[in-house]
Amino acid sequence: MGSARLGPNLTRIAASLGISVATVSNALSGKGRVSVELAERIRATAAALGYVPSQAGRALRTGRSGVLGLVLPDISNPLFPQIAQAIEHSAAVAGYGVLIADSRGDIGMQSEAIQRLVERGVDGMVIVPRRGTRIADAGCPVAVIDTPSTPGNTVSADHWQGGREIARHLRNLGHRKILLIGASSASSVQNDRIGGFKSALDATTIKTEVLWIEKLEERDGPGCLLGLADKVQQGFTAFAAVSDLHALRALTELQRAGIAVPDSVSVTGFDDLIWSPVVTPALTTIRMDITAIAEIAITALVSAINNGKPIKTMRPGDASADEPLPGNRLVIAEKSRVPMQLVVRQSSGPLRLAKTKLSAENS
Amino acid sequence: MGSARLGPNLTRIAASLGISVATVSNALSGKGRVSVELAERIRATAAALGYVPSQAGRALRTGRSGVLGLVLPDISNPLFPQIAQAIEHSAAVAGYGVLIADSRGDIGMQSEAIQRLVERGVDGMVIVPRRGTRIADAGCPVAVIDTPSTPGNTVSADHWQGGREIARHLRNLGHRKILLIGASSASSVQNDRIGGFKSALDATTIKTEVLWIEKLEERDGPGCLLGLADKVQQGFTAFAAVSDLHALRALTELQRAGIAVPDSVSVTGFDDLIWSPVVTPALTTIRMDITAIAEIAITALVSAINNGKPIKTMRPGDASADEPLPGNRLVIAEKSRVPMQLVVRQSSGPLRLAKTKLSAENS
DNA sequence: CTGAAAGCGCTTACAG
DNA sequence: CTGAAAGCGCTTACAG
Repeated sequence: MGSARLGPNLTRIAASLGISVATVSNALSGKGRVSVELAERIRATAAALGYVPSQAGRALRTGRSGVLGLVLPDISNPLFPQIAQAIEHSAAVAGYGVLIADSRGDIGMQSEAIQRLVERGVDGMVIVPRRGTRIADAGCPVAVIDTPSTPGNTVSADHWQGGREIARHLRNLGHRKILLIGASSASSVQNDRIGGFKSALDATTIKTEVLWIEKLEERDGPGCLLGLADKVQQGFTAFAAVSDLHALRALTELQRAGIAVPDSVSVTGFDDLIWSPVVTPALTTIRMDITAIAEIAITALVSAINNGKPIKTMRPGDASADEPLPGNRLVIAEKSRVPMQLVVRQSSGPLRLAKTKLSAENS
Repeated sequence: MGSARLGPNLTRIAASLGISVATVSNALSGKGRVSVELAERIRATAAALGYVPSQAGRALRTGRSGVLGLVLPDISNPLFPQIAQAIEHSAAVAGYGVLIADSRGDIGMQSEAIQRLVERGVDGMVIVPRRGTRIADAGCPVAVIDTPSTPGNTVSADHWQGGREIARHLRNLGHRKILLIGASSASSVQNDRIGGFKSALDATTIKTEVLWIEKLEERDGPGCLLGLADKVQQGFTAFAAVSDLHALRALTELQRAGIAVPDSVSVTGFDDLIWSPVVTPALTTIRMDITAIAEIAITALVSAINNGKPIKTMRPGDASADEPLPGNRLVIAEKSRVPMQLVVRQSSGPLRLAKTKLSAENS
């Protein structure tokens, strides 16, 4: 590959040693059908010549591109880059390249993005679906990273458990009236987090309420205030957002209103986004183990690729090896829930009853 | 490609119509050497059969993979995803796939990342270098996105001009003592922004000072306070960070100290990161035209790929067409500076002399 | 306007 | 242990 090949190919190496390409190929791929000394000489020559194997040749012959696709609903959203990074790393370790396909926030474009990947011949793909995506027609092994409540097998953080962790944390700090802040009531991730949160609390002793930002913004426009000062007046002492993004919004709105965090009220987030440790006060949040998630997704994908009738064979009469693969396969073996981890920082603190009014002490 | 090919190939289409593969190929690639009616029938058959061309076959024959590489120092840093998204989009429009290579913040890994891309046979690559990266050895066309002060031709936002815009904005609001906040004094992007900022101001009437977070953190640990309340006491009325990330850190630290923004002091950032419009007060910032930057990079890359001895030819005796390409080429024709745009929001406001002391009014 | 043939670089099953 | 040969799917230059 590479526009007009520069380096040598197997034939050149073979010629320069006066041997056959088959032997060179065998030596370089370490199949062990070559004497140790010759293999050594071959490797040395290849290195000296700066040999880089042609992926195109290999792909055409083996029917495998060595490339995985990563389908993301919107890379520019703060959580996805971390996923992309972890996937790229796991894939590289497993010897795969990663082709990205971003649907830029547009749900309809996800199918197109998947199609582009298929046309590029990916061996499999990791999909982070947006609600409403049909993943039916990929025609290759697919690993889905989503929430456990998505139908079918997925790997994901255990958002429900994460919600429980935060809820317990706030309960143990003494909070009894907690506002949950979500962006979109159609998001299953957010609903899982909220569901877990509520499930950890005894509704008779602790009151919770959910504020959906989308509804507010429909009325008041994007970037509008969330009316948290009013909520403080109503006695809410903790604000648990389903994302650090919204936690940050809550934090600054409260601060701007002169309400001290965590002295008067507590704020918590989700995801441990990049700025969360450095804002003041630093955000208490829940971190997902993205490395583990990526590992599970890639491992499942790779083993599906390898099991699905491996390399083509090319002898007449052994067509059995070329049976068509089952088109689309969700390859995560079981619904995998990777635990989330509570990260306690300064934005959450013990309830102080005397201070639930507007106040503006300096720390 | 795709582990074990499922769909039909040109041969199958040709057979089903009783014609030759050459004709099918010509019809499908629209080279126009086929009668209109036959071409139509061929396209219909291809569609009916669900034909997807094999990238591997095409790549092997043409010497072109149709894939570009994107080398990023750290995808999980908030600005890079936007770049990745824009590059992916421009590349897709131009008919290219994008393989990502992330060096996860480790400068040394960048060369490895580039090497991985070369091994995958990319036709060219876009590199966003980290200071200290040598881009010498890619062996294929390379477009560099960086700052104009980088040696060699690059495409980038005009960080210097962006700095000037912010400086003028603050000057026009009446600020006369401004603290610039940077992370790393080795970053040429940050230095360009700061240089531009200072260049727009008359140093005799407006005092500026640069605070480098890295130095503070060396002493006080990561996430430490920036001591901005002290700076306010010293008479600084505006805090201009070289990134929204640091602006956010400044904003929350000031708010936490009971200093109202923008009533008492102004805060500005850079980059218009995703949360900047929704914090309270929303951040005044500078936005780069990432779409334009990506467009320039991809256009340059694609034309370099096409000019660098296009498709291989295969007749004996015309070896001239296979002249090796000049190994590594920086393909941006001239140092391109894409203007940045000021986005005025609520975090900056007119200087109010009476209020530069600690205060905590509610809005 | 259409077709036959070559060959990109590789890997594999088989023969020696 | 080593080699000769086939063939993955495509595109191109040439012949008809």
